[in-house]
Amino acid sequence: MIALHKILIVDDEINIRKVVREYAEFEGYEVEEAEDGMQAVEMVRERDYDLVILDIMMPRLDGFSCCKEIKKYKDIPVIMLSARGEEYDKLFGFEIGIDDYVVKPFSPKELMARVKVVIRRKSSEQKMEEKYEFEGLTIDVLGRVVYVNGEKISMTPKEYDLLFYLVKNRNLALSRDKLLEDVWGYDFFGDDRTVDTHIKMLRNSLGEYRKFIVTLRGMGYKFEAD
Amino acid sequence: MIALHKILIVDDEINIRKVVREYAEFEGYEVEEAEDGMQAVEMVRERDYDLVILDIMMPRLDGFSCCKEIKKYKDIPVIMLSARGEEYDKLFGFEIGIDDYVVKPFSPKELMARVKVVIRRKSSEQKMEEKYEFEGLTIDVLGRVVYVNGEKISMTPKEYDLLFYLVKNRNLALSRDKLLEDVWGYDFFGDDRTVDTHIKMLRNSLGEYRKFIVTLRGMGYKFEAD
DNA sequence: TGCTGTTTTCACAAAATATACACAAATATA
DNA sequence: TATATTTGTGTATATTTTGTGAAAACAGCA
Repeated sequence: MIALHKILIVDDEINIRKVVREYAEFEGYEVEEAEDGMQAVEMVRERDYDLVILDIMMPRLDGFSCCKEIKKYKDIPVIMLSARGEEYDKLFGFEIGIDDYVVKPFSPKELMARVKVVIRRKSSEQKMEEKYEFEGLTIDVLGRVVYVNGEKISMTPKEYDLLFYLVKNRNLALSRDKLLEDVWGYDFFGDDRTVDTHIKMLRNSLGEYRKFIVTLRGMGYKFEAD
Repeated sequence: MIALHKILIVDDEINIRKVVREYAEFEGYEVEEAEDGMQAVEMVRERDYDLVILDIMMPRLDGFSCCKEIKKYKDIPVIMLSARGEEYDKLFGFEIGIDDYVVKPFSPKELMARVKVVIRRKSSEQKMEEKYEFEGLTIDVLGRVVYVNGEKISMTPKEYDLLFYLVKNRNLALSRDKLLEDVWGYDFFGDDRTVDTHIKMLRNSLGEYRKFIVTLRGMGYKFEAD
């Protein structure tokens, strides 16, 4: 049972992508490519990656903005590639959550070493302290408990699974089909509206924090919070 | 009983030290500073710290050497700070016992998150508790005995193992599979529900303190106590 | 070997949860 | 405004999961 890690390499230079892909595949990673930030954002929306390698200087959407965009709704580690000479002033205002940096020209070996470390760190970190907080709503993933204003509330398994999924994909529009597929499983052949019923129950459980669950008419639902 | 953790921040740049101190103190840590590796080594010799944050590039004694020196006689976790361009394959290729590293420029928030994780990891590693107490329930690990309101109760070996495991992992959601794997062993190929039966027996043994064992529907069980 | 305490399986009752459905409410469309 | 579409919600029913007692399998041991 080997969990193959998926990496997305984003760079407008095809040669860089090629080299990274080569080495990463050699190391046993699954690799996909994007040519610019926009494309990367779209790809990340649709599929789960374990790591994104982002060039800073790119057409359409630069690396920083892309990173910020990605981090809005997915918690994926990001390694930045910067050309030597490119300067980043904000030493401490740097709140966009980059996990590591590599300066071009880089040795692929070094990049791979960092990839390995970052992925490992992320996965161990997630286990250590997976906790989500939105105002007075806390979700303790390890304990599988949800608190509303500090008070533990009870939830059915489906409610919890649904909430967790919504939160993991917060600020993303999620269709009923997508929810059914990912929360219920691909082998669920029931009614679309089952989702609605569970959303209803979840909202009741969340009390005042039902506000985070937004209905997207004609589409589905969304957990909306920063 | 709050054990204040002591942190030593070692960096030649005063601004870095200042920022780290600020955030760390805000988080409730006690902070001391050193300007270079030599000074750090001396301070660590004289006083016990719970964590050392080490810059790599420093005058007199660099971060690597300093870390090696520290680890010679104290088992203190170390987080490394490295500047963007610095090569640090060595850091991971060679085993000098670094617990984590953060790349400059870093967000103080991120650094604090790592500090927290590393300290907790270390302390949970070291502390092999020999006695657990939850209200009137006492588990004497060395004697392998359990007391309910001061009275020794008898338990089968499996019951004890299960209880011990639950307690060690208290407040964590534990699936039946996980329990089977860790308490019964990876080579157990029996029924899932065996767990349920043992939980039942354990609950009976614990009497009023069965309340600590919580059923997580659709998931498993959890020992819930602070 | 036969005894004894332990572990595991199993079956069924009890409880909790998931689903479908009907109708109300809200929103969009003509 | 009337009508169609979509979502919210209460309720009844179906399904799943867990608790539990008892029997069977197993293990250690005199």
